Amino acid sequence: MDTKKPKKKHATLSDIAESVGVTPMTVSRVINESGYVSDETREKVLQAVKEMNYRRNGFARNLKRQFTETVGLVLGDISNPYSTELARAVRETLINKGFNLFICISEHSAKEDIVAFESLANHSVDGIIVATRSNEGGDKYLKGIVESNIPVVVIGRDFQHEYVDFVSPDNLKGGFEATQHLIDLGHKRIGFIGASLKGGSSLKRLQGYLKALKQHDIEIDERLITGRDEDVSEVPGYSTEEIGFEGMKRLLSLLNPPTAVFARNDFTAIGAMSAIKEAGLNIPEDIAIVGFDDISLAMRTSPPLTTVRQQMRLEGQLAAEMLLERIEGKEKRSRRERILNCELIVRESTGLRKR
Amino acid sequence: MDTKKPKKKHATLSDIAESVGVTPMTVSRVINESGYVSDETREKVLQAVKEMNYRRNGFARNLKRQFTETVGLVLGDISNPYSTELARAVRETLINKGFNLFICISEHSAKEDIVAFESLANHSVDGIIVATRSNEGGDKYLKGIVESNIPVVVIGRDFQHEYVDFVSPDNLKGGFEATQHLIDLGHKRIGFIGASLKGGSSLKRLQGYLKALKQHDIEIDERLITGRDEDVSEVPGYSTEEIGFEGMKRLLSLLNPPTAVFARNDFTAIGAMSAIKEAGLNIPEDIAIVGFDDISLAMRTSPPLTTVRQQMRLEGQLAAEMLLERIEGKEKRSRRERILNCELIVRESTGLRKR
DNA sequence: ACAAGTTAAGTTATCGTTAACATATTTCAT
DNA sequence: ATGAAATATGTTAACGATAACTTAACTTGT
Repeated sequence: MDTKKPKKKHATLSDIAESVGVTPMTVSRVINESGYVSDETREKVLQAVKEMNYRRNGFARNLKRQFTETVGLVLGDISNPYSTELARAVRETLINKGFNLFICISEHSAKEDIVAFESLANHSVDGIIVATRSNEGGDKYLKGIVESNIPVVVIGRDFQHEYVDFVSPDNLKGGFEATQHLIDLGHKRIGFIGASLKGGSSLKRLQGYLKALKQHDIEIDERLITGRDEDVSEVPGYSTEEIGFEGMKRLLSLLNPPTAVFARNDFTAIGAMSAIKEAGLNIPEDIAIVGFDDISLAMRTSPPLTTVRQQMRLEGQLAAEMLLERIEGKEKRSRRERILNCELIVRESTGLRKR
Repeated sequence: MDTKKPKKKHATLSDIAESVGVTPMTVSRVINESGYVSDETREKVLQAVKEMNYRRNGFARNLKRQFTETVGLVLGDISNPYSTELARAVRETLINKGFNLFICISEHSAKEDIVAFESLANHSVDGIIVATRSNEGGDKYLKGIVESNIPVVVIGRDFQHEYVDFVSPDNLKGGFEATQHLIDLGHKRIGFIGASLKGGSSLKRLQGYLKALKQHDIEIDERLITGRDEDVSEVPGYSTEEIGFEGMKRLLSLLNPPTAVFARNDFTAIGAMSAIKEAGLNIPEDIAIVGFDDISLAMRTSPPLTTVRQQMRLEGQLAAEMLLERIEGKEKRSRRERILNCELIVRESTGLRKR
């Protein structure tokens, strides 16, 4: 004669209601602190809720309410401070408005992008912020999401759609200014480390680099541009420091190595610095170096790293705000774009070099 | 006479069904590729699905199915490679089993811990992995979650519960071995940077440090132990490099500064190295230093950092596996614990020092 | 030519919660 | 004391999808 506890995992409103001797609706009122309930009843219900470890079923609730106050953020990876700061800013902004954030990681894979989108859509998030690298499969799926009326904002990546807002650092200008700075210091042979052909932020930075060289009539030497077609940084376990380290080694092995390098981001720069030191050369005397991002570590490298600071926090904040506006707005607004300025932070890794 | 499109945001199964002239059930069969559907009908349905941008409602679906194939991971923060690697490993393991991962960040706040738990529970995740620092409010709430039958696994933090599995690196032993290594090199005055009184991994590392000193009859000098009661690292924007930098400066200002330091983690160590160099001292000649974690950067610092490697990937993998077993298992298993070994990685930051 | 299997749908009930409305009781101001 | 307002609860009908069952037409082997 065992008790009749079948396989039911969680207690439901009805279970509570039954045990107390009221309607599920009354229990619901107690739980949600809405409507009128007598103190006595409330007391009994709360008691039962505690005893039976009741937890309301979000699905049923949200199915009825038609919104979740939750937003999804899809990141390519979280192993760099850029993503981290972004996520933090997004989260803070959302929390202030009573929204929650779920983060999904796609590891820069188109397939996983789709899985993430799908999963978020399945959980009926109220909106999605996408900060992964653009790719065909993912974008196609994303388009479907947008068209099924889920608000979407993209950060630092291509995605043209009438109803999708866009925030991005000015990677092109940042790359331009970093290179310009090196040119101003008198450098003529300037390397680029970490080029990627895929349409990410690093491509824009490379374009900025090329633009600066052209503008100063410096001939572009392809041997000075390192990167990988199959970007190995996307394979977990292969860090961007590695890219910087190996890229720099390759540049150093040239007959006529560069006197300065611009790295796609700070970690890459740190890897490159490591290679320079290993070769017994000095920074910035033998080789000057500029990074990108201004991660908190940048001021603690030796020598401290000249880099391009981007406004990661502002970026995240704006994206979150735009998304919330879309979520709350009844009317479809047309696309808005925000390109945020970057700022060159000059430290000792580029030193002062006389012409 | 406008068309009858009220405020409905998404098309539903019934909408599709109606437009095609079949039952919702038939549409469901097409969508889920289950049961028999004629090619002709399937064709028409798929057509309508595309035209109307249908997206199935996850709530309704999961409400019926009673599971979501989604797991939540709650992290204190994501701004360190430890969390990052952990998340990555957890995710990989889950993905292989067809599960999805939602990550929530609590910024080391008890309140936000609760928000994260609540939010995950509301979305009816099938299980939760918790890797935040232990705290009273959060733990109480977590207990409720466990008792409402949601499987939970904790990583590297206290939480005693009959049905909650536990995975952790052996922080105590790691701290012990790091300190022991410095003692073996002949150091007598060894500092500790980044102590925290709250029950986190750093506390265990500190205990390991103290144990090693005691075992070698080295007197414990409290002035050599730096940290903060109010751990400012928990305030966003205040990085652990900062803690290392400031902690080291404080140690250097002592009348009799240490000849070696053990930092709570690698970033703290990097901050400390920066302070040492700024003071014009050499590593390891003047001050030797050991970190903890073996982040990928550790081998690229100058000099390369001696550190304690922990098996972050294995940790994440085990946690995910344990959770999946609980999710899939019908029977309640009793608590399992796995303490993972750490490995001392000796690099140049501790050098070779003669007695 | 007919039982048994296959294919292609439809019907019903339900997951757990809550909005909207309905009912009943109490309070209280005039 | 009497109607209006406040309080306390119940009833009904969804939200959208699907498991389980039923119906009916169409194959097919012997």
